[in-house]
Amino acid sequence: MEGPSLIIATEEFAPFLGRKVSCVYGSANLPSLKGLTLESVSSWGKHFLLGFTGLTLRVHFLLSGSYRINQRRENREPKLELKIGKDRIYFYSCSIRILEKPEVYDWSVDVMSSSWDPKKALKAISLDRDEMVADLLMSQKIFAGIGNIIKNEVLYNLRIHPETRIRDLGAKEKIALVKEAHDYSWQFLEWKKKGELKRNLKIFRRRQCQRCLAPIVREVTGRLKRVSWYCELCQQPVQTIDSNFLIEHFLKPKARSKKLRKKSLRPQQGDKVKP
DNA sequence: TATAATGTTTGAAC
DNA sequence: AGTTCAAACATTAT
Repeated sequence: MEGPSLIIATEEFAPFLGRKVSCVYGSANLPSLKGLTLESVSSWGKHFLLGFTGLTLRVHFLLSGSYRINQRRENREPKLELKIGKDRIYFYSCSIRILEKPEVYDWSVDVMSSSWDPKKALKAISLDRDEMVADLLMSQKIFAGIGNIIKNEVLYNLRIHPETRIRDLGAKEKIALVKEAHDYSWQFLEWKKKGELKRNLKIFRRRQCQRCLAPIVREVTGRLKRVSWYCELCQQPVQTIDSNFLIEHFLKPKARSKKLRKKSLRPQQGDKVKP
């Protein structure tokens, strides 16, 4: 589950704010939650955070985790089940932790946060010049919330080969990379909410490039050894990307970006989880 | 039907 | 001692 999906989760959990957990079940074995009131719901990158008095429940959905509200999956044992009034919340195959001390999160690196700081990201991406751009986009310290789908779509849109080293990116490309990492994540959220995400993926698990009809390559890349999908024709390993293309498509303000920038769906966050 | 994978942590190996 | 690496995890989609 990537960052935008967690934004949807925070919205779906909003009705439970201010309500008390009456029962707790599951293999996570967290009886300490019983009787506590849900005080905040937020996310940082791919961390889903439920704030209670004195502690925070941190859920990470990893590759195949999920949650359900009032719809228990058949033949599946939830890792954690919370009863709140008549409602039941189920968490499946996820990593769950109780944070007893307030964890310090830097929201300025979260692409889905209203505190997202593109200038900070721009500085950070140049630190390791040997890093491949595919690995860079997956760095949760720089682009918290970005996962493998967003990585591949961003690189396709920018026509950058996933194995390009940071040293080989020009200044305009770096700016476009930071901007598109943010803007595409919000586009992902919009499509996901409308149930149109899959149909709008251009490169991830596709076979043929929509732009040039060339075959799409699927290859394990970089230090992280994650799969990259790219067009072998329009994302060349060594090429100077037409700077007019970048300016036209990614560096001019767009209606889409403007609209999304105007109003963040998330509440303002400080830099730490409230205990 | 078998395999891959919206991801991270862990602990062994180096 | 610090870094690197593969395994483990769980379950859906292809």
